[in-house]
Parts: sequence; structure tokens; C-alpha cells
Amino acid sequence: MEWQLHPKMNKKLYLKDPEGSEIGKKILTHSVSLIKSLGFELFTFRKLAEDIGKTEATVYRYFENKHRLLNYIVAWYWHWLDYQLMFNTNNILDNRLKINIITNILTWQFEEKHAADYLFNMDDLHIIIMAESSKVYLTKNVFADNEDQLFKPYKNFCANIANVFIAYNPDYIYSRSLASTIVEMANFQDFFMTNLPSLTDFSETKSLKNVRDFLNSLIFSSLDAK
Amino acid sequence: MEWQLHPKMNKKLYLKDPEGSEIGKKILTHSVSLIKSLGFELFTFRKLAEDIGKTEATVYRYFENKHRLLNYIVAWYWHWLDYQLMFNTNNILDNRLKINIITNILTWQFEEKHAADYLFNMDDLHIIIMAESSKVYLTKNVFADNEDQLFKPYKNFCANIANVFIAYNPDYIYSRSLASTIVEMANFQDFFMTNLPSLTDFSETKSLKNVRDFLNSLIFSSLDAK
DNA sequence: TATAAAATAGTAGTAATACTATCATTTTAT
DNA sequence: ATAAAATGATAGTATTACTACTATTTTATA
Repeated sequence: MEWQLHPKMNKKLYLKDPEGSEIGKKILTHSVSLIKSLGFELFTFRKLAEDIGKTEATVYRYFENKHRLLNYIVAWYWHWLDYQLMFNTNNILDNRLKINIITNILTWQFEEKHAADYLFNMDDLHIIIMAESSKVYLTKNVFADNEDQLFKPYKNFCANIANVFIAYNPDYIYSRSLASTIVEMANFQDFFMTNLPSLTDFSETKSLKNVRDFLNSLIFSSLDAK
Repeated sequence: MEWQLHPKMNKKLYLKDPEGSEIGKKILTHSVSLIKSLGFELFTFRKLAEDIGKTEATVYRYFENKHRLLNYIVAWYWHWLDYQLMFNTNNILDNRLKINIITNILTWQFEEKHAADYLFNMDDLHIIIMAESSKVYLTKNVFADNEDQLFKPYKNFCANIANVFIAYNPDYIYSRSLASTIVEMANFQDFFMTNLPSLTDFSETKSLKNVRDFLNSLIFSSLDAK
């Protein structure tokens, strides 16, 4: 028996539930590949509609605008990553091990391929998150959007990481800032490594394993410092 | 005798040198206050032109598009911050002290007010950098823009910080990644503290001094770890 | 099965944005 | 004094972001 994981998304993120119809699902999956190839700025609802063989108006019936659509995709991603964290650290008591699992998840070190079982092409999704995810909150609407709980999955994920840090060292006073730092840096160092390599120490072997090792070093140095 | 600091900007950032005419300077200063109030997405050349009492076409003679204009402003900022770093650490031999100066600069802990002497309202400039600066490179044009050296001031600033880290501890292998991390985090933690406080540990006393202390803790934990 | 209501999709717009081409005027250089 | 260069305004176009309205399909119930 197979289980289809279906995240419960915040209703304010959409006008009509995209995961409840074939067209809606097509909107989501094609958005990811279009945003991947065009970048978010050049991505438009017209291009998306052409891509799925529907009209712009149809897309607008699902999402208020392209920013909300990106927010939906990004929220889905953090929701999924938070589930991975919960699943992979379940029953593990050693907090050091938990932290290693966290940095592996953040830097996309998964054992098996997961492409088949999810709505999205997860590798494509990971790629667009790196460059586009922060644009979701770096706007004048942060406050209103935050009140509507649009960033909840991201905040939950960071909070769960912070709690592991606290469990590892209850005296550490920057657990929440350290959590948001490593989550952001997992993406930024990856982006820098690929696009602006001189900003990193990974210009020779451009591997996410390097980013993971850097994050581990940051975390354990901070948590183990007396 | 007063000195007017005039940064030498990359020629690819503009079509016509904005600092060489009154209209050009007005474009720059009014852009900062408009981007501050509207956010970069809602900022347009039409609104800017209205604001300075000129037409859109005039603005287009100075800058190719609004993205290039933002890039100019952001490059100016890092150029300026890099100068502050150089000036304030000049003749200082103690690397620990140098690092403290770096984090003070990054978190806007200046002794005197500097508003009067510069083209820009520096406090406004600092505010827009926090939310908008990363948008300059988070695009599909990173590679081409980087080849045109548009991010040079940012990269120089990070490289100079990394060099201080190396001087402090020559054995530390992540000096460049740590440098870009603290530079980005100075902005991000400030943004989070203001807009999404649960992602930080500074929700009670929302002060940039907290961010500075966090950055110092990150840096010295990493550099002092054996 | 018939038919009304609801849901869904398409057509055809508008206002704003991001530019561009052309013409007019002012400044500067000789 | 006059030509050349620089600057600015006018008036466009193509695209984007979005909306109002109409047509069609689906579903619910009599």
C-alpha cells in the first residue's frame, strides 16, 4: 500500500485549491520548470498558461498573482522539508546525530531518489528554492503576509531546528538566530558556490557536501564553545 | 578643507554617469527614498520621473532599467562600507579588535552621524540594502553580470573580511564562506528581527547591538574552535 | 431523465509597465 | 557665429497584470 503525502496548505495562499484538480496540479508542476528556466522575474501567467495549453484567466482563478503562486510553492517546500526532518530524526535520541541529519537534509543529501512520489520534480524544486525563496518575504507585504500565516512552514521548520540546538546545549542563547542562519546559508552558499564562487571556499570541488561540512562546523563551534 | 568622497563606479552600471549632473544625483537620491517607501517591486521609472519632475525618457538616458539602477545603488553601498572598513581598521594590528570593528560596521554602529557628507541619506540607504540588496544577484543574469564585474564592491568587501579571518587564524578553512555568511546575516537578522521576529532571539529588545553580538559569537566560536 | 444551479473555462478587454524612436531645445566647442 | 554634441520632451509600442463578461460543462435535485 502506498501513501500519498498531501500537505495541508494555508487557504490564503490560493483562490482555488490547485491540488484538487488536474489543471491545478499542472499549474504547479509547470510553474516550477518555467521558473527554473526563466527565473521568477521573467516568469508570467501568460507564459505559464501557454505552457499548459490554457488561458491566463484560468490560472488567475487558482492564484491571485504570481507572487502568491511562488509563496505557495515555497511554503510547500518548507512543509515538505519539515516533514523530512521529523521523519528522519524520529526516535533518534542523540542530539549530535540529529544535527547531522538536519544539515544533510538542508544540503540535499538524501539516500534514495524521491522524484517519483511527489507532485513536484523535487530536484527542480530545490533549485528554484535556492534563488527564489527569499523573494517571498523580502517585500513590503511581509507584515500582512506574516499575519496571514503565509510563512508558517518556514517558521516551523526553523523553530524545530532551534529546538534541537536547545536540546543539545540549553545554555546557548542564539538558537533561533543560528537556525535561521544555517537554513538561509544552506541556500546562499549553494547559490554562491555555483554562481559567485569567490564568496565561498568551495570553488574547486563544487559539492553540496562542502556546504554541509561548513554548516556543521558553524553549528558545533557555536554550540560547543564555552 | 573638506574632502568629498566620490566612488569610482563600474561604467557598465550606468549609461550616463549619474554623479556627473544634478539630475543624475536627484535620480539616485530620490530612488533611495522611493524604493524605501514603495519597495523595489512597486518602484517604477515613471514614479521616479514624476518625483523629480522629469520624464521617464530622461531617467532611461542614465540607467538601462530599474534593476541596473538598484545594482548601482547597492554597489555604491558596498563600496562605501568597504571604505569604512579600510578607514576604521587602518593601523590596527590586533585582529580580534579588527573583527569587532567589522561587526560594528556591518550592524551600523557608527560613532558620529554621517548623513551630511554623502550623496545619499545613509540611514535610508542602509534600510533599503537590508531588504533589496540580495535581489541584485538573485537573477538569471548573475553570470553575465558577474563577468561585467557588477558585484565587485560586494566581493571585495567580503574578501577583505575573509583576509582578517585568515590573519586571525591561518588554519581556519572556511574564511570566505564565513565572511559572506556574516555579511548576509547582518542584513537578514536585521530584517527578521524587524519583520519576522520569531526567527531570531532578539524579539524583546529589537536592537542591532544584538545582531552584532550574535555575529561576534558566530565568528569567534568558529575561529577559536580547535 | 429533465432542468436549475453551480462550477469552470474562454474571450476580450483595460490600465500600467518597460521600454524606444523621433523631434526639439539647450549647451559647448571652435 | 555656427556646427556638433548633449539633453530633454513627445509620442509612441509590446508586454504584463489583471478584470468583466460570456459560454460551456458538471453536478445536484425533482
